[in-house]
Amino acid sequence: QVCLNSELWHACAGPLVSLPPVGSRVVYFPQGHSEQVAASTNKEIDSLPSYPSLPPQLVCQLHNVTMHADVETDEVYAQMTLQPLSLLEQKDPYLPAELGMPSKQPTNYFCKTLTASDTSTHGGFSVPRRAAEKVFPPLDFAQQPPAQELIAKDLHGNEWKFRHIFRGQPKRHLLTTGWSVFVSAKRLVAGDSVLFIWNDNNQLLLGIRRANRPQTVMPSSVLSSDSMHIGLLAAAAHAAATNSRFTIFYNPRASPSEFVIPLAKYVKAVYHTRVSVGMRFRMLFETEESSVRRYMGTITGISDIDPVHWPNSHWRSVKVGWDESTAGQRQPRVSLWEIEPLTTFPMYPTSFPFRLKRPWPTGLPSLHGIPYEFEQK
Amino acid sequence: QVCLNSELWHACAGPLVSLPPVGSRVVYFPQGHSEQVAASTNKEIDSLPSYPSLPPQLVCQLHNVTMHADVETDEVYAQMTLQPLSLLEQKDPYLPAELGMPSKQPTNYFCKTLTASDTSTHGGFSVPRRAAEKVFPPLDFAQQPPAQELIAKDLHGNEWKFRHIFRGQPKRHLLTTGWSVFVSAKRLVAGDSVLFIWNDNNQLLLGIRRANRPQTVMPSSVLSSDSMHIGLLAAAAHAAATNSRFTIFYNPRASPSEFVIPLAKYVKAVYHTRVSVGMRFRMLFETEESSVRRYMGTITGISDIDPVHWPNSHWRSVKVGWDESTAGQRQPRVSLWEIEPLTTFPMYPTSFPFRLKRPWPTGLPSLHGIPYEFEQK
DNA sequence: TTGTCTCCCAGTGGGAGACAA
DNA sequence: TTGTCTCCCACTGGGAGACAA
Repeated sequence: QVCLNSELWHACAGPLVSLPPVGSRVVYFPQGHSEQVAASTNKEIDSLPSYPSLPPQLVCQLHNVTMHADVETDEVYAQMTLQPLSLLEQKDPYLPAELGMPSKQPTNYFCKTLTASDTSTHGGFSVPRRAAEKVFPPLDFAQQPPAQELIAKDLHGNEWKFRHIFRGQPKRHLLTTGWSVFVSAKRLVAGDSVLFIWNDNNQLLLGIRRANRPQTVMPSSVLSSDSMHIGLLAAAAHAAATNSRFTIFYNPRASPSEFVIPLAKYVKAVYHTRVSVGMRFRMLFETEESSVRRYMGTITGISDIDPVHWPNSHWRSVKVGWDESTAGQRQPRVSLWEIEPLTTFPMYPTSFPFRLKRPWPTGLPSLHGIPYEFEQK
Repeated sequence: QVCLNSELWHACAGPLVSLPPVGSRVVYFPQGHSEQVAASTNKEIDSLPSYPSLPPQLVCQLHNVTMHADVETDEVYAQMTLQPLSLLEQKDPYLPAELGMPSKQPTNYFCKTLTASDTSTHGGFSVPRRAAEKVFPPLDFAQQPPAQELIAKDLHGNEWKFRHIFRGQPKRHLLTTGWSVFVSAKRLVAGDSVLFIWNDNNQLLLGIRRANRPQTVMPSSVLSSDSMHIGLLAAAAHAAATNSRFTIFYNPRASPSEFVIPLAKYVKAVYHTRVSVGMRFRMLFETEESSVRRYMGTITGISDIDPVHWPNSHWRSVKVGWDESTAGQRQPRVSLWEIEPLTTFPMYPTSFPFRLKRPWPTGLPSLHGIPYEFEQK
């Protein structure tokens, strides 16, 4: 089920999620993929076979990205077709598209977390005043009370009709007829969020974001979670060995971290940024209201998260402590490309030079011709 | 979610499904497992890597079998832990338990396919007269009208209360209060079946069997179907290479055929039964009313279903034609252990001799010391 | 014997303003 | 400004027998 509307997909995915452009080069992390599967199947990984032939990261070309929404839950996910690249291809100069990072959050939208009243069987949905005025078409205030019919398209292209009325004492915007049908069809409960977008084609789009209900995730009865983990590793290993394409699903709201990273972002973070224990950093997080804020922390260590299976991996290689102890939320380990160190020693001008293809003496670390002595192992 | 009630599980699984006993030796077919995943993900297999190290069948010890029911759909499935056996262990004599084939269908039960009236919002469930008299506790006909409260446990152990009443002109058995709650909670529609069992502990059990709605099967957004297929193969190959345990799910109503077969049944069908093109055979199928009937057919060929990936596999090696052309239902290819050839040349007495362990010159084909010239390659 | 219909009326729940946080 | 309550009454749908396949 392909989701046709990119704006709506990105709005549901959240402000921090951006999909690398088709054709660009990315770095794929089997460990991160594995974390997503573990989160989705709600099952820890027991003992898995090692795949010594599979490196902890794979530089790939991203051949295809399609945006989808789960038919049952409307959960957004992306399907990506990746092809591991030869060392030579990894060292090709960047295309312009690989450096720009488009963030496609729509501007004319609002997101509201549903209250108990919004989801109760008595009555409809209370629309925040600014939201209604900004996102919905203007009401005809000559009518008494002012009202109109709204038609909104969900992620699957299905249309939902709502009566939008401005009434009550004091006056407020409400969605009445049609609202409860939507709530029960999507099985929304208080705490879930809905998201209305008014797009450039004067269409109203309607997405949902469910509250985190980690217990709801059901173990698949199709394949054991062990086989799923092995499958992901074997599929990547096979693709790496044969330089053939493989397909992955990225579920931005289930996955603890993105595991397909633009090559440029990875290289900049790993080879062009110096970090050390004790260094202060900032990191972006999504707020409840679907905007972003920065949290501060201190680097407390740099080491392999899994020295046995994945030695010398940069995945979550940075141990951190967070300033605000409200945590438990924020992971104790992050990857270099997720953080902004507060004191950096820029080793190159911030605007990357476009370089001509030429042979390099060795693999990825020399991607930009950085002298070895400046690189971190 | 473990299903506690074995009778109910078997009743829901159907009369043809029998799980091999724990501790027994079984033959596992990756191809059959693959078919189940294909059926569950509703996706054909594209191109998969070959696993030359993985034979088309694996003789395993069945260490554990647990019966489950999907939390969302109540679909029954079994989890099995298998361990590939060494050649020597494969040749051990049979344990008594490996020869008996227990079929655990309960006797005191009924299964009814729901009508439009049964699932409509107006009124309850019409209980077939014989079914009510056989399975439900007797009503007190002194009351007018006779009525009682029934409490039935579903696959998850949840209890459902129903008012059972005998009324109307002409008189009939009905379930009223409580029925519609059950229908909407389980999201039953006309065409689905319900199944009531009165067990030996005087408990009423309640299972459901959904009508085949193959389009409903959603593609998982957790892992690509390719990775799932690779995962199943890689997990089996890894287990075979290291003689370690692996876990599979068997979904009797989703899977086209059983893919974990008792070793004795496999050996008897493959090495002790002679089949040839033109031979007539019978095969068991489940009827709409959850009983069994035999269909007749003729063997039209014997060949590998997939000579590239699985040469010399016995999985669906028999091409057949069916007498009743109502088919499209019945597969054009079956495996030897699924059919009863009508003219057999018994090569051994029907009761298997228990043999002592002793060394054999070669692998599985000599399992029972059958001279080579009698064996089919 | 049992599937569907219609009738009856109790209770659910949409839709309104009141009210208070 | 907006979350919750209560009130009102239309309509849904449980539960009964009628009726026909």
